[in-house]
Amino acid sequence: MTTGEQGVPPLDPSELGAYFVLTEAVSLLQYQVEQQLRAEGGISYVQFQLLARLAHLDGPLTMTELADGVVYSRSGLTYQAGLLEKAGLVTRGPSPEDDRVTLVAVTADGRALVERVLPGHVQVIRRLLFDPLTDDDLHHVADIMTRVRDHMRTQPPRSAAPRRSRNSPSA
Amino acid sequence: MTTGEQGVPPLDPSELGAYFVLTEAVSLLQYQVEQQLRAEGGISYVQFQLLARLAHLDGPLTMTELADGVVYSRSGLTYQAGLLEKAGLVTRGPSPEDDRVTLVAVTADGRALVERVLPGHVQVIRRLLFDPLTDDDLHHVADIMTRVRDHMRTQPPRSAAPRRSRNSPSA
DNA sequence: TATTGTTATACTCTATAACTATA
DNA sequence: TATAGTTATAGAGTATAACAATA
Repeated sequence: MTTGEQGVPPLDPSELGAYFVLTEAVSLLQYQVEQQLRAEGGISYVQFQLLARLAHLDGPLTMTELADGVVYSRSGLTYQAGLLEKAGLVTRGPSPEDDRVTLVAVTADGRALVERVLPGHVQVIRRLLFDPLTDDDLHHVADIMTRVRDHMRTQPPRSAAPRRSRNSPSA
Repeated sequence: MTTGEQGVPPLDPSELGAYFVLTEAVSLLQYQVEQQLRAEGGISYVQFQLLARLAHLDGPLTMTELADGVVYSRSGLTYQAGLLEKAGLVTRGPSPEDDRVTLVAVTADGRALVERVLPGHVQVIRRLLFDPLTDDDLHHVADIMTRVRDHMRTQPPRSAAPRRSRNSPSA
């Protein structure tokens, strides 16, 4: 059967299988990680990422810097920062250098939370992801996914649809 | 409280790197896939999965069967099925064999939507995931992640909190 | 004018529990 | 009693656009 208007070759079974199992495995992992963070720290994965980043860098970050790598919209980060601030895990304050920016810093409580939650977090990852893998597997995965990641990061965003001109939108 | 305090060894840099790059890459991929499906079909990834599954199997499924593999709560599936039905992409009807179950079937429109969206879907996956990989890489990823997936599936759910570990966990 | 961040708002999705009805 | 599914509802998260303040 001819696929698509531009003759896009279909994925062969190997590719399909790799794609499905990759997303399925990561999805399962993410779910378990979310559960652990929620149970032991009462925070979401995103909140953990923000706290861990601030705790690791050991200096305040601007909202924009904090958003980098965490794909949020600005308003999304404002929302999350608001939650964390209300919980006493971060503080927000003005910058002496640029009156437009807000500096975000971890509090002692925030730091303590990260440290309390981290062992369980590591345990989940180790148990689910690394236990069934050899050192060789580990390096393969890291190498391969690094290439994929770098490739994606250099790709043009291209968020627009390549075709879609013919049919009316669904429903 | 110190919950995971069994002397959990920290992840070494190799492990941490592998974990981060794996989740980051998949996260980027999922985002792009969502964009494509939304732009070209007006549906979410979950909705696409449900439609694709029904279209592939070519026979109606019960709500419970349809939920399998898509980790939803029943109510979540009811919600999604309601959206798809309202959009004319699936139908829901009674089963002649068991009056408790609801049979879900794809409509012609639903099938057409899957076919319209699939080439772009494949294109995104190929461009982002497979382009930077060799055949060898592909098989490595599939093999490794299959082991991880199978390992996770056989792990006890362990959704409960690690506190109360002294007491009998059953109910 | 461009940038930083907030707010207002609307929407999507998910989870829980109560409920109906069948088996 | 157990199972299939729906509903009601509440909550988390996200996205967009309008906005104010500063560079």
